[in-house]
Amino acid sequence: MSVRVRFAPSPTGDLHVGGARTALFNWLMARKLGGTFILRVEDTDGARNTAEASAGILKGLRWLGLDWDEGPEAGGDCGPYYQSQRKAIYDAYFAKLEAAGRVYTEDNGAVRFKFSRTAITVHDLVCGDVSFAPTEEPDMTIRRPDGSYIFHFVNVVDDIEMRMTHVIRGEDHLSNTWKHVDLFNAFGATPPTYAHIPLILNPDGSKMSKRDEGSAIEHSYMNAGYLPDAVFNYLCLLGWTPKAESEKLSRNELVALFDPEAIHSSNAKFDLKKSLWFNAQYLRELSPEELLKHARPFLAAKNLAWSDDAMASAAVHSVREKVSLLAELPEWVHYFFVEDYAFEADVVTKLKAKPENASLLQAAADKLAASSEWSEQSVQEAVEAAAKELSVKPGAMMPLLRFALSGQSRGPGVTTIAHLIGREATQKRIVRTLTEVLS
RNA sequence: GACCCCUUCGUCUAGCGGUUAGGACACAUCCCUUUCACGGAUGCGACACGAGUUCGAUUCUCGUAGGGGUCGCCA
Repeated sequence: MSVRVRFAPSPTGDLHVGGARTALFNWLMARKLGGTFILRVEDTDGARNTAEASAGILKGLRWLGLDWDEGPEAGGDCGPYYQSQRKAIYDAYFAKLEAAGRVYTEDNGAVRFKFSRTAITVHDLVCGDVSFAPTEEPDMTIRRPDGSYIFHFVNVVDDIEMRMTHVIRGEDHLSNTWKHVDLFNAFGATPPTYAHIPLILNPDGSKMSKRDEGSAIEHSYMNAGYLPDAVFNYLCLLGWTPKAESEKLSRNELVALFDPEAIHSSNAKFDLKKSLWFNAQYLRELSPEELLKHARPFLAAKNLAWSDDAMASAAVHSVREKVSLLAELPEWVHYFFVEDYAFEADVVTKLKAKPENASLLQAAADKLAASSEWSEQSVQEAVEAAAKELSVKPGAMMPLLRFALSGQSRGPGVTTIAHLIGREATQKRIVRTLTEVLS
């Protein structure tokens, strides 16, 4: 029997890291075993669910590259995949419980499922056998007075109907799993194999939820300038250690390495610094063209525009080792695209303190102007020649030039900047610096 | 309160009876260097506690403490 797993989010808010990782592990399981990954939207609570949240979750999953084989917009034999559209199926299952005498109605019309009140053991790939003594809890409500059904009931019915073989979900569900097993038994169905994965906690150990830093996929990752592959990779490491030399692994490697039984049973705290490190690693490996593609929306957000893609991609590529997030890119490259960039105030003060700086800069400009060609090499040579003539080190010249060409005291190599912006812009910028700043 | 899960450097973790307890992130120092970074090297740094089992416990058992979770007409 081929593996069927699912991610079953409730559309009450943004896709959350915890949910994303649950989806991720299910996806890995399906891809590793050639199984089917199903997306099922658990929107039975009409009061809390929103279409926006539902769309947002799909968007987040797509961004992470977690494509589903069955589900909304993908179709499949077991649809519809929105629980709000499956009432007829639930009614039929409900009738089975009724016929078996396993339900009873409250005064107000709500219906409860009669627990078997026997000892129940949950077989879990991660936690092992977890036994629960016969319960003393009140029977659980499975249908509201208005006829709509409750999570535990629809979750089990759909897992039966959709023929799930494995249920990989957060450990917060472990304590309720005996109730699900009780329902499977009542339906005469075999429960799936469970794997309850550890929770992702905040750095302070509290449960991570919406609002917490780093929790919402769209806000904290997509909009902040993470790369999907980096988030994918980092999330895998929270609660699972792939047996490999490096922690940095591609999707294919992760799929090949995935083993649900190797998932940890202890919770993990989210480490922002490490997630940034992963992103920086992935950023660095991008080709100039790929980097520009990812950077586009972030540059546009700062109103940076250009006509020459080759120059733009070279510009962002020149600072790829200096940033961890795409959103940091504009501040590092804006002067490649505009002429009216600002000069760092404290550097201005420092440079004006030495009157000879103006003549040093002028000397460099002269040599640059005299240069027959325009390459990083020729810029380097021109600066060296100017430095030699004035008996200073090139190292004294470069910071000045950098400042003139970018307004900043840090950035890519000066020769790289000069080469990319071109001879004309280089001269203009030096003149501007000389007249506006160092005069 | 009851029940369930968990406990190795600050964080993520390796370990599956005998190890100088390993790696990654972070941090510190040094090297490289026109800046900022990258990179390289080194360093700092942990088995929650208490009993048992054993020739020998980080590893097995029990207890304690601590953390997390669940007990909804939320999912």
